[in-house]
Amino acid sequence: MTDTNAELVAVFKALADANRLKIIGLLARQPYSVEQLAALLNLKPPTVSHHLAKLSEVGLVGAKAEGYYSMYYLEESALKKTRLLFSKQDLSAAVADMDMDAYDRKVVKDYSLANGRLKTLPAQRKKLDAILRYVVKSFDPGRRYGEKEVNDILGRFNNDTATLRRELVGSGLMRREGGGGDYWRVET
Amino acid sequence: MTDTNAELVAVFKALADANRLKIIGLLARQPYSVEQLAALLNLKPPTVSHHLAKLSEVGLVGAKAEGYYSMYYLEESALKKTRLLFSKQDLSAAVADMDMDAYDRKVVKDYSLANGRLKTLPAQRKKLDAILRYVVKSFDPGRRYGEKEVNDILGRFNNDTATLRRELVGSGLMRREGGGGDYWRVET
DNA sequence: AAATCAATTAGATAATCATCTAATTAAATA
DNA sequence: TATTTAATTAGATGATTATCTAATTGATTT
Repeated sequence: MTDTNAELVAVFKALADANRLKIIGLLARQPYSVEQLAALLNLKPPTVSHHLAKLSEVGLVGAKAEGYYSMYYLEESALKKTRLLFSKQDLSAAVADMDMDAYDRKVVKDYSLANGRLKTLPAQRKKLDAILRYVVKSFDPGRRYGEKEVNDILGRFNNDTATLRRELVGSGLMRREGGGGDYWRVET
Repeated sequence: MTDTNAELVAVFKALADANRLKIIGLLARQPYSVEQLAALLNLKPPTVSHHLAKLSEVGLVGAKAEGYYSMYYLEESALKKTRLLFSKQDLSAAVADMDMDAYDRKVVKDYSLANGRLKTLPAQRKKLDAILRYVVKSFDPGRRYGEKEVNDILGRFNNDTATLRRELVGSGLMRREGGGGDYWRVET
């Protein structure tokens, strides 16, 4: 999604070929011309040119004219840079701005009728949790609701208000005061 | 060409896709099921399965059954191992062996400096031969080289170009035309 | 300026691969 | 045991890409 990610993909794509890896290995020891690389790898010069172009695009190799030849060399700084990007932290950060609620939305959509009510309540824990996170949004944080009021709101989603109420409390999304007291939505 | 190389290619291929990198980024935060990842990435479950299989093949992710779901997680040790590959030494060692056999590789490694030059020339016949087989690869078969050109190429390996030149001819890996004529690499 | 030679570009082809739908498997609950 | 549900496999398709030959470019040497 982010630049970091796109940059990494480009570098990995450049490295994801046996012949290009061989080129890197060879250039790690000394510079070579296209012609020499072609001979060593048993490829035609245009093919090597193509590979070198890919490596060059991501900065992994450079070239320097030398007589008739242009000698390609390994750009070590690019290797170091890539290693820095390829860390758990950076990879994680690259997806931080991703839509983390997509799963919940999909579950709600799958269980919703056209009128906004829920067909049924999911049996699976994970899906029920997604539904509960959705339903609880109908309650204002910082306000108290009597039991009848709670049932009215939950009744808009499904007739089984008792289950919804119990699960909302059980999952910690709502709390209940004492025995027959009020309910409130827990701040997140 | 070697197994090492094939393994490296597989790892880089596994990482050379935007969605697979996103999966890694997500799993870096917490485990997810296939279904959840599919929702988050806006892909169908079979596609995510396919990506996870690729990542799993190279050991970057693992899975653990949990109720109906199988939760995938990041194998951090593999991530660290991959990260270390981004150095000149490692890529060179893992890849530059090309079609050398194990013995030659070991000798060359033992006598090579980090920059690819040779510390010294081995005194033992067998080891010197291994070095010569390695050095001669810098010459194109089917091309002729003047003495100066030969020295330039050999000079990249060691300052003692005279010995290298003499031994290359003596071992039959290269030939020389007449008295002061050109050199060429003998076809194998 | 003409000739030479390495490198690149253009264009074609065959292989690889990401993605989907449909069908199947595997695992867990009722 | 039957049912449910997530995951995987099978099969198809469109896009990407590695590789080749042929043509062109660009730069050096005569």
